[in-house]
Amino acid sequence: MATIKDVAAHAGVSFKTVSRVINRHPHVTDAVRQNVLRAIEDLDYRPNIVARNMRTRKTEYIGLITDQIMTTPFSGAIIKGAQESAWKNGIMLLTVNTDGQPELEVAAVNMLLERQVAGIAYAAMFHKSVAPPAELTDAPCILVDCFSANGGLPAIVPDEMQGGYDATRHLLSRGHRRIAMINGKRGYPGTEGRLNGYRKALEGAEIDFDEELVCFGDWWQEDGYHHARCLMKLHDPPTAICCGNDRIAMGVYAAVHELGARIPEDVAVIGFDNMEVIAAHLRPGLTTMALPYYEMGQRAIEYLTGDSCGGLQNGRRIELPCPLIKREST
Amino acid sequence: MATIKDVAAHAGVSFKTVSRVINRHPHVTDAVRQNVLRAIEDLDYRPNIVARNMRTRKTEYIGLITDQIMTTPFSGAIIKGAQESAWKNGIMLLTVNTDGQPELEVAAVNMLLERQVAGIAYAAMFHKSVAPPAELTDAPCILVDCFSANGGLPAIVPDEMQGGYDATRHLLSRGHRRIAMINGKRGYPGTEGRLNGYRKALEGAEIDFDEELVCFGDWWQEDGYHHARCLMKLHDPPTAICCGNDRIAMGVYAAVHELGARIPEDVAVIGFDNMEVIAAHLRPGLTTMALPYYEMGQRAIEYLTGDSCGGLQNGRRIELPCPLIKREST
DNA sequence: TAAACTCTTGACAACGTTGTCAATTGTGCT
DNA sequence: AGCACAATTGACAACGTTGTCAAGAGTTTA
Repeated sequence: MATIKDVAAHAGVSFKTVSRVINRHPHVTDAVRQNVLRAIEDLDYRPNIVARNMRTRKTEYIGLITDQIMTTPFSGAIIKGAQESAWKNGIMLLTVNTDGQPELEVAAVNMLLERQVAGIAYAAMFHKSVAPPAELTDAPCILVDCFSANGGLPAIVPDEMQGGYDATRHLLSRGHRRIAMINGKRGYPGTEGRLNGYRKALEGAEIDFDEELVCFGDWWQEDGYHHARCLMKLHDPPTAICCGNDRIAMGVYAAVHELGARIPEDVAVIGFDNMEVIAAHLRPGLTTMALPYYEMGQRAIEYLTGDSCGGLQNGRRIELPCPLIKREST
Repeated sequence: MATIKDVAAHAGVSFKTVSRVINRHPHVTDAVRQNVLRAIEDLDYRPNIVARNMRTRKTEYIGLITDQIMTTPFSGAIIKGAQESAWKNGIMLLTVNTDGQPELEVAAVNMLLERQVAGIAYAAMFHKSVAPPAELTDAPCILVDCFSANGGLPAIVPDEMQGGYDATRHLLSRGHRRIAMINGKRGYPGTEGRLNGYRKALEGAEIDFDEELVCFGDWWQEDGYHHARCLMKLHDPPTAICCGNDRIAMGVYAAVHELGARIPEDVAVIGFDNMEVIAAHLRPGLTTMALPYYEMGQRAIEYLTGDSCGGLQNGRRIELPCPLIKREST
């Protein structure tokens, strides 16, 4: 592989001049520049970024640590957002999947630090509280779709409250007054945030909160199915159901169809997540609140590259909105 | 950040000795080693891998170029397989998503080469013929889930023929003699390979190939739905349907249920891909041929790290088997 | 006991780049 | 023409590590 000195010799200039051409310094005569460029072409020269990183004592690498994100289909969007944002900034991503094993996390952080990364993003597969290894703070870092228990680290998370609020508002705007919620497990930021949004929206419409209409459980199809059956058998059943995610909604579809009811005529259904494979392919198409995975990944890299520090200064926490994706189920 | 020289000064030895300790060279007295290790601990020293890479003129980076793999849920398994295999070998992956744009591909390859990667894996989101940029061969490289038109590059692909064969054999073993195939678009390796496997299996069972039972089309739910409706209305309808992927199978389920038939009692259904969200959650669970995404990713890295060159010597092409995932639809 | 080892350690160069500084050349102004 | 200043170029050091070689200490062999 040709080096900068080979190019210099071939062009008959000092290697420093070649360096200047490569780095687009001003103050290089056009004739010399052409000469050098030709030599670069002739020798198929490619700058050695490792040497450059060594000399400048910094790299254009950013680490992305994920727990199980790789396996979950939809939240791969975090990675995609990060990738594209990184590419735009001339950054390469070093992605490591730890499967949530703490000792792997420590090893991963150390590996990244040894490689002199410019920053580290630490992403979770769903919105939760995390305790990342202490070494993480040896580099600029940011949490994505998660937050540190003590709030000490900057974080980018979905605005769950707004999500629950907008979902409910959407159902209200369609004329529904009796709206159920099949939520996830209690104690999780998603569950609680959306519940709060739901209550706030009901309050705004002057509808009393009815405990009977709100259930909690796991995030699976089966849970949605069972909860929906119970809800539909109430003496005053809901005319709309707001689900904790699209899998739950899928179960709700099954229960509703089984009971001979129609969506959205008899019951409107709204999901959460906008899982392409489910939401777009259920019949009727599922209206759902998308989670801002792509944007979170994107913003994380922008934050680490310094493009948008401003957004994080106040409170060191960004909440990104969950947009409503309208389909035919509401 | 402390350097090797700081550690040396702190431990009262030459920096070369510290280097020896770090690299686990023999011929270092135990007392000295302990001394150095303590100094490393004291100063929170971390070796600078960039400098090491510079000196040794090689890195432990491997590039992974993908077309749209990031967005497709299931084939993210390629990345996962590659990740885990890389991690085991102390390798970090540099993943770049090109969305199939040729100019981005060239840029990506150059970026990787400038970073002195030890090798490049080039992966497609589905099995197809590709024309990667010429620069790719400037590093050791391998194609994953795709192959070069002229066959010049080593490749790892699924064994489509075996997949089609085993799927059909499975249905035959369940007693079916009238087996339909709703395949993908003609001309694609997946479509043609599976068709060949299907024909070979029928031949083996001495069943005549019936053109009426084989259809081709796109890979979507809607296509499966329409084709299934046609098939079921034949005067001698199939008792089993082999689908080009799980989405098609999902459409088949809809059609079959709509016509009042039961799976698997009236019609057995088998898919391809083992898309978790679909296959495991359909009712009844979908029997399907999994594609060896994880293994392909894994093998690609192993090949590039030199662990298993042997497997690729003959023909420079590995075909990995598609395992049968039995559920309740057959 | 001398010679011939091996073990242990350190001095120094080298990897391929960029930063610093100085030397040379060219340009505009009086 | 002479001076000041800017543009252009190159020599050399430095980044943090590992490879090469050599020197000194210790140990075995004849």
